[in-house]
Amino acid sequence: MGVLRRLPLCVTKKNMDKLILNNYFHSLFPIQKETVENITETFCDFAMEKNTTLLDKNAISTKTYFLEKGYVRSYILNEDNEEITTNIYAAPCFVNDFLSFFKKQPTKEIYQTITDCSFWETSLENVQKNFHNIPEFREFSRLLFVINYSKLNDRVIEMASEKAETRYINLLKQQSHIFQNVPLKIIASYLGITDSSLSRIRKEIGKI
Amino acid sequence: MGVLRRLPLCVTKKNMDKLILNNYFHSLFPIQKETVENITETFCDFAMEKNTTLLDKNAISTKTYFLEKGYVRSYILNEDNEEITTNIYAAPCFVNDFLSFFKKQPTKEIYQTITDCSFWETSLENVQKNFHNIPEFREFSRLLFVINYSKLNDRVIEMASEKAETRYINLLKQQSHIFQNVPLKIIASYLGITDSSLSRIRKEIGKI
DNA sequence: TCAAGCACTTGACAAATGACAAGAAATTAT
DNA sequence: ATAATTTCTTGTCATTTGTCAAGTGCTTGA
Repeated sequence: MGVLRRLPLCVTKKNMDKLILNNYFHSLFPIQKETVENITETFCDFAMEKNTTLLDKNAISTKTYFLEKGYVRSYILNEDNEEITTNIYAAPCFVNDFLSFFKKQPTKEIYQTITDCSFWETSLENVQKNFHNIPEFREFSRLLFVINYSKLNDRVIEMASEKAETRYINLLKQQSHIFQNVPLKIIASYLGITDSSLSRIRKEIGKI
Repeated sequence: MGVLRRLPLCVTKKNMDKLILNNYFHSLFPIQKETVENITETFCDFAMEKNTTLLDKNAISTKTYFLEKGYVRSYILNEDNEEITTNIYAAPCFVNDFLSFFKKQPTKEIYQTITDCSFWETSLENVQKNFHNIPEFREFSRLLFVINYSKLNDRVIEMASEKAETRYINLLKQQSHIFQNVPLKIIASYLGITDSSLSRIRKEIGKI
């Protein structure tokens, strides 16, 4: 808390470059500019090329990632060694394996970039410091959980109640940009079907 | 913060009766007895008969519920007016529509008791007070989110990668008590299949 | 105790989706 | 630019699951 505050060595972009990151906070929750800057002060940025592993299976996630630009997915390998995409992340959003990060457990999923990506990251130590010291950050964190839980819940409902064609149409309506940036085979497994089935569905409906 | 603290009128059980509720906190997280008692002091208890609606569709959830005894489910009505069970809750656990409770939005799902149930409830006001004043409660809350998110994520993975028969076998292995307490038609829609299909699967496998 | 309703099973057939293989189209590397 | 690789499409056929309808048996309430 002294007058001299050492900036983390990894800060390679100036504060102004945190525009997208900081705006993400403002977009979710009424929060003061200074509070956000305080929260994101210790975030470090890095970039990754497409098809690169951000977090491997069985690793313990030590970072929370903010995806500033690009597309990321998480996937598992089933017993036949086929990749099943469990989630697709489109910037701007946080990418976080909650169980691994907060409970220090090995991840079940592999997190990989789909396109070239830029990220900001922060450590559990920083998250904890902010969580316990900044009431607005606590609210923001919980809101992130609520939103993510709710999205996942919607997906479970869809998987249990809609057929593949409807799920495809919904995704197309809600996130058509994914179809311009993510290979269809990845989208297919995200929808819970094979790429052949997706191809047939697209043929019947008339594609994009 | 005065010396006189008014006990909530709805406290109908003595503190000792909060054993199951309080133990739930201890089972998830190392936390002091006094801290838990402080947190649950404002919880009120009530009971409901089987097949009773706890939280109706489009309502705004003003309470967080702790299910002390019994089984609860959440379900939606699809476009054909069929009930799709989205979640089955087995005591002891918290039952909470996160989106509705924390963002004050109308629920998409209906929450209904499957068996006779007993609950503890608390208000958003109390949750907020504890969340911002008791660090251990913040950690507990976040842990609840992490656990719930992770369970839901496992279910999405299962729905996308396993066929109905495997999903049935997994549920039987992990929560066989559900089959003794929840009608098969509810379990079927929870597994994302019809009751006819579940019946056939059970016939092939050899039932319980 | 009896009737009514509900849960569960089963059969016949239909629809949706998967498995596999081959080929076309697009992308990437050299 | 060309070759290699990957992605996407399509055909055939098998499997899974759904739909509908009928029938059995269990609960529940008057």
